[in-house]
Amino acid sequence: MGQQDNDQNRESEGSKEGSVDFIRTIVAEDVSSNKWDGKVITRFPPEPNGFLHIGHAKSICLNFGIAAENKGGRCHLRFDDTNPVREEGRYVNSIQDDVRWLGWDWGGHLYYASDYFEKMYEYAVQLIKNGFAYVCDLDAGQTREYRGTLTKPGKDSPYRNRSVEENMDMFMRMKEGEFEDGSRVLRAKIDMSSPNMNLRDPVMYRILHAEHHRTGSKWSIYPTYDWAHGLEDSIEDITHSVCTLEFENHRPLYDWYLDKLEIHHPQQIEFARLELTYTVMSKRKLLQLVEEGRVKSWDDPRMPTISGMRRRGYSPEAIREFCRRIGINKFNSTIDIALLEHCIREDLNKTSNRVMAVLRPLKVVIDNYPDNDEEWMDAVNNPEDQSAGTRKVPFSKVIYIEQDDFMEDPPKKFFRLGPGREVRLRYAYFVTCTDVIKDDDGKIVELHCSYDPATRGGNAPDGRKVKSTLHWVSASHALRTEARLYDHLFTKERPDEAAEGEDFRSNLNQKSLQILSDCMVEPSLKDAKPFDRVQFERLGYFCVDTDTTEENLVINRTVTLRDTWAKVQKKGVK
RNA sequence: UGGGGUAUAGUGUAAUGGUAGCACAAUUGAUUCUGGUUCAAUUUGUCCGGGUUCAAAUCCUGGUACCCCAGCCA
Repeated sequence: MGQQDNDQNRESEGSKEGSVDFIRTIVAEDVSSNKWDGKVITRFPPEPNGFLHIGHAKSICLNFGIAAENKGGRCHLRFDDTNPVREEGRYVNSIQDDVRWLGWDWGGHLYYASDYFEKMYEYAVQLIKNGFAYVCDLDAGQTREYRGTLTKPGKDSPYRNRSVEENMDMFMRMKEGEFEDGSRVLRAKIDMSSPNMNLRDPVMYRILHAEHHRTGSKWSIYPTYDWAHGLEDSIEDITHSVCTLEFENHRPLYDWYLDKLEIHHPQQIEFARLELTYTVMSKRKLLQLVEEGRVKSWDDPRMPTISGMRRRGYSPEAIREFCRRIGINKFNSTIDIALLEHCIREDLNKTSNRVMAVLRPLKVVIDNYPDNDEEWMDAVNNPEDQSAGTRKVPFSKVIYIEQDDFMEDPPKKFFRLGPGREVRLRYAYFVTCTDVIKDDDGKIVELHCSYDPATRGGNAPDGRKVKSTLHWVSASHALRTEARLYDHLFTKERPDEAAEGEDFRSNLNQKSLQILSDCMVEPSLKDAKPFDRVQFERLGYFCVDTDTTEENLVINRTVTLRDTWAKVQKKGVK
């Protein structure tokens, strides 16, 4: 990839509806006033210490989106790798994969904070020489005590007034690795009584004899986020530094550093993080779920990670549309996960081919159908997309239908099959249930039906109607598959609202994964590959899982279809 | 309790002194070879109290509630 700007010509996703969010408004004003010579340079600066999640997608779509919407705009992907003890190279790869998969392109603008370590060191020396920074020998506990509290001012460190010469000497020796971890820090000399805690002589460098994923053991001091971040933006000539709300308090500190250094000063704009019902969104908590084995991996389809959602069957288009719809603001809000589900249904309804599959098979013998006949019925691949064409589906004497589609003693609102009832088998025939076979425990194990040969294809020449159409698969042609059905990861809308002495883990949904290993699917799925997406008619959208092997087709349920019958049933229970 | 932020239907989000709109959710009904899709309709809102104004979600004023900050995390 060359160093070209990533001017992506994407239709401006943020301005489809006339009104734009407050950040895009600021950017537009800056462009028209020529504040930054008309430049728009944003960045997405993840720390490579975990996988990206849907909350990051909000930030990615915002930053890359703004860049794409403005002529000559660009968005940098920058790894904020200032803490070697928490960061790993493998996360760097997954993050790049996820951003690309979401549909964004950073062109040649891939950067690492660690590339600027030398420059940052020079800046620190400059501050020391100008009397704005000092080496402090207090340990972590003492530093905390000296800092004061929210209501009480702090007091000056005894090392605050070291000479420039001594500070230079000590700082150089810190860099040379002469001192132990935690024994000294470099601090900015600002104001120990500031009402803004961030301004009470914040730490700029800590001693860390740790192996960094990119710089190895070259450094024994590492910059803190607060010191590094503004510099990174400045070095890259960022115009609009978009970040989350908690950094609002830090802005005066970034301003202070940049002013003292007299270098380029991006405009920081803060917005609220994404919160979603029935899930958690902190990397720390997600890591905990992975490490404690409560989910299988970072890309477990129940996780709100980009990789988990991809594996579950979400499309980048759906995620981008979701991010567009939720908007941008400055106050904390929690989005109903139903909106996410709406977005994926909306996309998949238009794009995925329909297939017939039976999750919980019930054997049906069509008594008056010839024993060894088979017919291949025409089926429409996608009623929302003519160009998707048609396929042939095999029909024969023994088929499977869904257990839920038969009731021996059906209530009034149940439209499906019951003793003596006639229904349509989709794309095939009308059938009438003539007999119910049970095992010794009274469980229904088999149905017998008769079919009407005149209804071939699914319509009755005499014009008679049926109340219901069922999906089915031919027993002798069906492929066996394993289906993994997912439900919300947590049972509570806000998992953090846990009982006294408990935490979010106590709200984990024990039934968030249900594995059905005896599912049947029509043969057209024979060559399905991981990440292929289909709709199982009347059931939901499904996606072929990466655990799929030659012998075993594994398929994830992305989301169910909207199901008004399920609602009716639920009401009946109440 | 010091400082910094923020409040619009159930949930999100518009409206920058001039009809409080849109989406999701919910509820009806129509259409349908998916109880899907589509279409039509309905319910629900400006945190509270004063003030300015012909007119306030918007301006002023006083409250209230919620979020963030006391890492050598980001």
